[in-house]
Amino acid sequence: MKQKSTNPDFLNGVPELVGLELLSQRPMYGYELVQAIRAGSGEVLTFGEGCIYPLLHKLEERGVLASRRIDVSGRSRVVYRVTPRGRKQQAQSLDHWSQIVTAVSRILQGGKDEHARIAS
Amino acid sequence: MKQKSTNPDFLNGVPELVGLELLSQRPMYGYELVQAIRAGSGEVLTFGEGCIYPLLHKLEERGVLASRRIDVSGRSRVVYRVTPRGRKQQAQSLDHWSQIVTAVSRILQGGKDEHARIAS
DNA sequence: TTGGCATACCTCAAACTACGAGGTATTCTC
DNA sequence: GAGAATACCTCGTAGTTTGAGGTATGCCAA
Repeated sequence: MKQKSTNPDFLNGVPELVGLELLSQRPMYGYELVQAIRAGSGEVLTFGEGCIYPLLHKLEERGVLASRRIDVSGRSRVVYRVTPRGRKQQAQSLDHWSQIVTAVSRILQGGKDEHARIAS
Repeated sequence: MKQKSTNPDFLNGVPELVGLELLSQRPMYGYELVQAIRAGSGEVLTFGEGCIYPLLHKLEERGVLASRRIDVSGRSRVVYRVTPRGRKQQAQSLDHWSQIVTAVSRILQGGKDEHARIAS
């Protein structure tokens, strides 16, 4: 009926937000981050590698992330960490996110207890 | 530095969500809805007419909305109301939205009180 | 009466993003 | 030895908001 394989609702920018958060908690490599998002969100946020890898590259170009290549048992991993500039960006993203969530909530709850809202 | 004029973060699908909510509270016409979203969100959500009008047309095509043309003082208005099918869709969208918000919150707060979360 | 602003509808190209499928290569497990 | 998991990557497609553009009417002040 309605199949929207791309640009799903409400997910725009979310990979960057949660990615920065998780990487600021602990440096990770791409493949690890993909699963960390999946697990950390209770299987709700399931961004594929085709979304995460380009994102990591873009954030590194911007100086938000920095990478370091390491070898573990003959396997190459690219570990990303958040830079000082990334911290600022993260704080801004977080603020932006909560602003939107607050604004949407305000509208969604505008229908209920209209009197209480006006009275207060 | 970073100019993203289109596809801003976190807003994907939000016009449909808040639009359905406001229209289910009270039928409105396009121009009215644009300002209702702006006002109802405290000037945070400011979707232009170039976003809302195509959205209304799309939702009407899907049978989510129904329109009625009225004339007020020589001015033509297209008033939209939510159909029964629209109610279902709205409930789903709402559920989807809260699911995402919950999942993101879980990750964002995953850094704090890690012990409490595991202990519970 | 003329100009400007708000109303009220509409369309369109541009920019961006997540999806999904594809590719390569190594290690681990049965 | 076959397959799954690991670990990196790229690319076309589809969908969405933006911002600017267009048309037309009504209202108000200079």
